[in-house]
Amino acid sequence: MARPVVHNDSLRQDLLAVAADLVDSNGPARVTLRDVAAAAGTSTSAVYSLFGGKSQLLTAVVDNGFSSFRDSQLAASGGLMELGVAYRAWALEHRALYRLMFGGALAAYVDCQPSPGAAADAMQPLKDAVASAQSAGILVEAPVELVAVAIWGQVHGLVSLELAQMGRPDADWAAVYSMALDAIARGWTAE
Amino acid sequence: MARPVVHNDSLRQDLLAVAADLVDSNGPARVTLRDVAAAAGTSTSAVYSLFGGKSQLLTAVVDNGFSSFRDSQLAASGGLMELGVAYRAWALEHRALYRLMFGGALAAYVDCQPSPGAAADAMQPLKDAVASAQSAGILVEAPVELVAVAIWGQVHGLVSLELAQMGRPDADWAAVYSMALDAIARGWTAE
DNA sequence: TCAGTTACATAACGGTGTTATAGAACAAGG
DNA sequence: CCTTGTTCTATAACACCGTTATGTAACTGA
Repeated sequence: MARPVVHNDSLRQDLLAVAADLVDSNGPARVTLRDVAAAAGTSTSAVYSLFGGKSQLLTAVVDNGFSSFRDSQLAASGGLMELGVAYRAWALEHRALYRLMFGGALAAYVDCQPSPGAAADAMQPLKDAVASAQSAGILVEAPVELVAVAIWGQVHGLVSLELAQMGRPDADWAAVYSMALDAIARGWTAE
Repeated sequence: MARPVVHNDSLRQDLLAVAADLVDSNGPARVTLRDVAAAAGTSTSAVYSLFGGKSQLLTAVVDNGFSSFRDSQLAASGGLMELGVAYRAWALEHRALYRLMFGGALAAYVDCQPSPGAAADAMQPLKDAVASAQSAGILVEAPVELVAVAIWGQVHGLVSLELAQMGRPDADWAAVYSMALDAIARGWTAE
């Protein structure tokens, strides 16, 4: 054969971790392949042989982010309120990554979009909670998919506004979020 | 004196229009100063003498977008439902611009942020409608600012998910949006 | 007519993602 | 043990970006 392979799966994981780290600390715009490669102790070629290019690397980072987010939602499974609280907590811990995942920022950067299944999988705990609340007669009767995506959208929007620093600088987002969660629950309650 | 000025306010408006057009058709990532300048029949120097750089140009585009959005909201003033319908309609007509304005995409691109007042001004019709509904005893009693930003967030999230193409490809977003508007109204109704 | 002065298009610069290439690192055969 | 062959990867080259510096075009006043 020939010289041993260094661009292996271990390096792939390293690159993913380094890239996610840089995205979260500097924002996606400040992430360069040369920086990622240097931080992982390799050259930019590794990104091309392991991912195909920058956009694929970022896509993989986003998919990883959805996986981490799903884990967080799974850990909070139970009531709708717990899911909502965990949702904002995860987003605040991974601000730049959240924007990259949900804000459509990735699509605005490069021609690519994350695996469609990743987002759907991450929302499974929410769908389960909706179905459970419906069968308990607590939630309005409507297609689970529809109710879940609507609730998701409402929660996402609040978090998104907070991360985008819309509204007044002195806004008490925790209070807004808390009241809004109550309002969302009331809005979808079975009469 | 010296040679006549060509980098004037008329050219400034042309550059703004061209840039907004390119953002809306190609997305912000594909907008280059060379393209903008060429489409406006000038050179990249114009962007620097009139705006200061690319980030300032994009900021101005965003500010203009907020202005157009505010006009749309003003035209729909009256009920909360009308505002909500107009909100989504404007966003669907200016997809890339909406993402640039609300998605935090701009902050992810360049070091700048739109004038804080622009977003606040655009939300004035919503605040007025909230205050009006409260004094009519229809809406729950709570600080106007808080209720308005919460409703804004909920609506924004739904539109944002739709623009980011989250959820199933065959999702009926119009139906989701319609049901969600009802749920939002119910959630904030005075008991 | 011709300096003098102002304004802008053009060219140059550093840095980006991407691609091409030259050489390094090993296995097998003499 | 050296040579050859093959495979892999770090490096250098390329095109393009935002930005800055510069040379020249355009007009005024004497």
